[in-house]
Amino acid sequence: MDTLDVKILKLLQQNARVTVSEIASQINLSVPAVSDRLKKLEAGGIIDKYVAIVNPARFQKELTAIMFISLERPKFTEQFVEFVQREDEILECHYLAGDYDYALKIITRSAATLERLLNRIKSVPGVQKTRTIVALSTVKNNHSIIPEDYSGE
Amino acid sequence: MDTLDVKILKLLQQNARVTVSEIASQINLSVPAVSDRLKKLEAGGIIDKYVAIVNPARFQKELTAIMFISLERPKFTEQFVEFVQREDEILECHYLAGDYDYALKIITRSAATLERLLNRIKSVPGVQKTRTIVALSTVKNNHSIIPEDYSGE
DNA sequence: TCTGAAAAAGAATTCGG
DNA sequence: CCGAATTCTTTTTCAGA
Repeated sequence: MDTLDVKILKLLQQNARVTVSEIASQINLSVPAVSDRLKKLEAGGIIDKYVAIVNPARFQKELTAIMFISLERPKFTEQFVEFVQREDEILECHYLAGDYDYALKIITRSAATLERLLNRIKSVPGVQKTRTIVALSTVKNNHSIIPEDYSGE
Repeated sequence: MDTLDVKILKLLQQNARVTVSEIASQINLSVPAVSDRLKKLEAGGIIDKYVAIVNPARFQKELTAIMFISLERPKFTEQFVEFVQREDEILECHYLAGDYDYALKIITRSAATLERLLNRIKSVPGVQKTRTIVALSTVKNNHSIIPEDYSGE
């Protein structure tokens, strides 16, 4: 992992479909060298995956919300996690240290669909308390960490 | 926008670097047809971008946190937004309806680096109150909405 | 480990139907 | 939208630095 690898990662974060030869010319490296490095970045799990980001507005998904959940007991965890995985409107779920047990990031169509999701959530066994915070707009939305500029290793 | 477009989107969400011919064979459509559809999805802004997701753990970014911020007055907004854009450890920023004004999603190295970021945040003019919630683990992490299976338009 | 070139394979574009 | 031909791109290989 060096400066050149970081440059490759940054180019792929800007556009995951750039060709190897385009990367090569951008960073002044030969095509085989870039190809080798890219394979190592993929095989080594440095690059987790390549994702197409779909514009939520084009699917009338206009409402973003953060929802906090507290679960009654640890034994309900497995069932809750399965529920979360099933629900496409729940994009993220983080297990928390603190007052609530989970934080969900939700993108849905409207107040009405949020209400329906909330009702599904409340009917999952063990869900005790919820708190929903609605976002009015999104100021920044990076999907991946940005590797800091490298010098070591 | 129809069922086939949704299938194309889903394949690109699984792997944004799949080739058009691979998509074509997966959905039983000719290569030129897929190529045309893909161009329309891109040009129409349905696909926002293609992103390589970098594994945070491989860069020792082990700590995820949600931070709520309240700003003193609207006039500090612009400066705050610029700050947020500059800080690579702040991945998301949403403007809120409610108690706090903004929610940030933060991925950083450790408690020490979170502390330093918190201090930078607190020294942004207008930042009045913050509340930080640390995540212990991530249960689900989708980066894009999943289009519902289509029938109309 | 990289380069450069050449060969081979594969993918995308074009276009007639 | 299909299918075939053309063109472009990518990958692989390897000798040499």
